[in-house]
Amino acid sequence: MPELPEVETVVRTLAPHLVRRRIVAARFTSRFVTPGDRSKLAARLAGRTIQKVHRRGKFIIVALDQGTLAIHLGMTGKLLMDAAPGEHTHGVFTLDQGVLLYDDPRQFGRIEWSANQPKRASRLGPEPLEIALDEFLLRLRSRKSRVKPLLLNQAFLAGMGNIYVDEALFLAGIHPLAIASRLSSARAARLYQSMRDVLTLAIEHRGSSISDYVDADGRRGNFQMLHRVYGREDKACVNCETPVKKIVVAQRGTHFCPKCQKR
DNA sequence: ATCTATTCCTGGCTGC
DNA sequence: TGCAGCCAGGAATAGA
Repeated sequence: MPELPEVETVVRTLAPHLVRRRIVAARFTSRFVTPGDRSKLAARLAGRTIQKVHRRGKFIIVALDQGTLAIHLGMTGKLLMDAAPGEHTHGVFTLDQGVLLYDDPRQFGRIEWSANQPKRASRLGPEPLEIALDEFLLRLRSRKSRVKPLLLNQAFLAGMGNIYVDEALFLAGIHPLAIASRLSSARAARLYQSMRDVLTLAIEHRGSSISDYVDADGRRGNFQMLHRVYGREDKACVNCETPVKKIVVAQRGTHFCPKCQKR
């Protein structure tokens, strides 16, 4: 499941293949193109040149000489350079050098074209690796929401997903059901640092390959080996050996140590 | 503002 | 071994 570190890894591996390339032809199947006119988008892309590829939250932003593509990988979306098409290939970009495929078994991913700013990406909150501590504290203080759903809210912060929220809360010693506005400044600052640490380390390890995530060159990430709570239900806490607990918060599986993480 | 439930989708797992 | 049923979840959406 691609979150900020995985999307960042995809962008880093993708950009060298795409920048300054010309799209000779594009072809889409399935409903992952929004709004739904696939052939119109294909016609729009033919002949365009890719100028820049970057990440915003969990979106891959592809700047063209005319217009912008915002690609969201959803749960199982993959962008693959020079790979063989399979039964879950829903997009094919033929370039002047190489072919880019969009693969997505569960079809939760989306691709959106816009003339100027991508609409969905413009609703995002600040980047967790860019926001200043003061501003983070200020934003946190104004919210009465529980901290886990808040961190998952892309309008609050862009890029955090289920894995990294659980991991950051564990590192900070904060219970996922803690109320954001009631966290002390010290604990909120610890959350800020934990979040940045876990994201930075995960990017260094090229993300987490839980199910079938791979980067644009087909390489898996390694960070799943370093998860402390995510996917470790009933296993011993790495700090205190209390069994890691799994509950449901905001319809998401939520992993935490009941002893190390306080409300 | 904040919460919950629902929808989309398929591979992989569980249990009989 | 086979198969039904459930679960995983990012984000939009609706309704409380």
